[in-house]
Amino acid sequence: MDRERFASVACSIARTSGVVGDPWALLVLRDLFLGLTRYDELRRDLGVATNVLADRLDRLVDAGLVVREVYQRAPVRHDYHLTDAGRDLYGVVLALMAWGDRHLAPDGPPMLLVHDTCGHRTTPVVACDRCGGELTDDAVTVRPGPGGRHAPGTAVLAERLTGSVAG
Amino acid sequence: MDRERFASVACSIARTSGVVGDPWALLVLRDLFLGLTRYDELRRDLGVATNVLADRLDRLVDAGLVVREVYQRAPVRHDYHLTDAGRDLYGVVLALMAWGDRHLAPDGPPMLLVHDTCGHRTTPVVACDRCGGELTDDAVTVRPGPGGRHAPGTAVLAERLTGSVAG
DNA sequence: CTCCTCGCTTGCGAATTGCAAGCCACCCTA
DNA sequence: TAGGGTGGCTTGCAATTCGCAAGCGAGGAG
Repeated sequence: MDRERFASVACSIARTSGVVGDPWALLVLRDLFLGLTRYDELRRDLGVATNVLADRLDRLVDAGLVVREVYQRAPVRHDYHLTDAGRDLYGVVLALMAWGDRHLAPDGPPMLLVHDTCGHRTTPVVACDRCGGELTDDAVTVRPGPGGRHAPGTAVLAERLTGSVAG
Repeated sequence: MDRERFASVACSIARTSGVVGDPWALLVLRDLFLGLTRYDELRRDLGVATNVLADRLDRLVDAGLVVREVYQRAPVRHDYHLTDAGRDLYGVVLALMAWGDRHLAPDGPPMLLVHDTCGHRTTPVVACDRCGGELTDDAVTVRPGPGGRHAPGTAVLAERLTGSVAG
């Protein structure tokens, strides 16, 4: 899947997709959030091939989402923990879960969440940090930012709107 | 990657990962959110191989996230639009973007978002629908829900906590 | 001394990928 | 009528990646 190509695109969605745009990577993160830490726990819970698990853990470590720590000497054994950057993906994982609960869970949600802060069962929503309102497609406008020559899609869109091809 | 296996797991994260756990699928969705609709627009913007683009569009249509519509007869031409379920993934895409902006965008965010409802530049946060507070790893408790025999990871966790193996 | 566990690595055949070329239906120009 | 261009794919091929299964090295248990 040649992940490095996504890292060089001037779009945070593309860059992030290159890191977590893989079912096994996301499920490893899910299990780490649930508190699993060891290779064999992950393997048994996920039912994943061992070479694939080793590969995904390596990638997540390389990407700085996970650290490998010695939890035992003689023999040396490691376990895996989320870094701050990895923990910061919690919202992404929750958003995926919430969507799956709405669209792929005819028997109801497999997991329920309680927000300890307010004490209620919670459904995660992606909201505006300014007004707290839910962010929907038709209420958000995209503008080019400083970190890219242009936002993705804009070249094609501009061409279509003006009818001319930009050099 | 045998996507069907993820659909049968009793976990919304796994099921959703089976649908969108792929960089190209996520980038196709991004472009559809940005307003691109046609095959060739997508191909040029993404720089993706044509067989892969055709395959991802087929998958997204099969998954009910995208519809293929005739926009012209003689010759028959189709374009691609998000369904309600597809549009509902907006939050996931925003969450991915926000994370990438925080961790993979040293030159600043490539795209800026304006929330038309409140008129401000916005940074998407994943929040509790009850209290509006941001949902973080350490402030959320996971419980088994009705849609699964057990939540993922719990078998391994229970075994580790009790020191016994459940039949 | 042999078996067992943990955390991988290796080998293999099958599936998937990127790239490039081809193709088909139609339109436009002349 | 011929010739070229466009849009939307399909096909062929080499290379990568996958799932599965076996192996392996370091130590602990019996």
